[in-house]
Amino acid sequence: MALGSPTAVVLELMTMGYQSAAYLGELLRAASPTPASEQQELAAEILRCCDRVIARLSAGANGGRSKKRKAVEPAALGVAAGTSSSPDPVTPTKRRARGAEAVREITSGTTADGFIWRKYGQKEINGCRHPRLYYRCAFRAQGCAATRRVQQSQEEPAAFVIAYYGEHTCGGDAAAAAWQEREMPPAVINSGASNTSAAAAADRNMGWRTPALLGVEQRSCGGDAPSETSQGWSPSFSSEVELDVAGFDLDVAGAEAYSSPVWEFLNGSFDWESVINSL
DNA sequence: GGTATTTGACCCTA
DNA sequence: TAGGGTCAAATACC
Repeated sequence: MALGSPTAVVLELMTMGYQSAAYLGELLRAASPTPASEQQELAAEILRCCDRVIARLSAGANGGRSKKRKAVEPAALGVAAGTSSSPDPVTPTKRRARGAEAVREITSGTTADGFIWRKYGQKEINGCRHPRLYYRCAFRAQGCAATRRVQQSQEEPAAFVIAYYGEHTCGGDAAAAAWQEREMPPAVINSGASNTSAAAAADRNMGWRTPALLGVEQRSCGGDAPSETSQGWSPSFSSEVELDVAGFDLDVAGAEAYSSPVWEFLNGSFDWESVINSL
């Protein structure tokens, strides 16, 4: 997909909306003791709608390009065909035997966070319907010890519970911070979760990136391909990263960013017609 | 042949 | 001892 194309922008915006809806659902769950309130149902419906659009746009965007093996995606991404009928809340972590001590956990509608991850393990967890996936930063060879654990939520199959361990030392955070220092519209920066600076800072720490930031980090990380073992430890864009189609020229100055398609969307001048035509 | 993913085995902690 | 986290050989895909 062409960078900055209208379809890319819509996909990005839908992803943002998806993440926001997932976050909203989590807030509602936390706020209401009722298992399935009307509000939660509404949030779930938003997730489903966004999911459909993202799937449709992604299919068109990839143009059939896929390096995934046939049986990988459903299992690896935890996107099981069946839907969860008996909510069996996943207790995030009973322990963390090895690895970094810092633990952050988020629930998101997408597993994309802008970093390049490499899957190194998958495990069936007792009492969990979906397998738990283990990823480490693709730049581990450069000393980046960040890892994450991804598990499809049993309460909301469209959402993923992502736990992060360790901090990225591969430069991704620095690039993201630099990007955020630019005076971008808050709606773009904060991924819809919150417009407060505190929340934005939390997002930075949580590794929950807006698609606009994804490219920054990937560019930052991807400049020097790592190679870890003779087995070949080069970075790959996991499928979720392949969905990252944020269409921005990240070298543009802040002022130029205001004329980006996203900004056009925000101020109502976005070219929807070309998107519709592309579908 | 190069690279990414799978998966069984092992390690380690509670 | 059970079970979660990681390793690494095997395998699949391009």
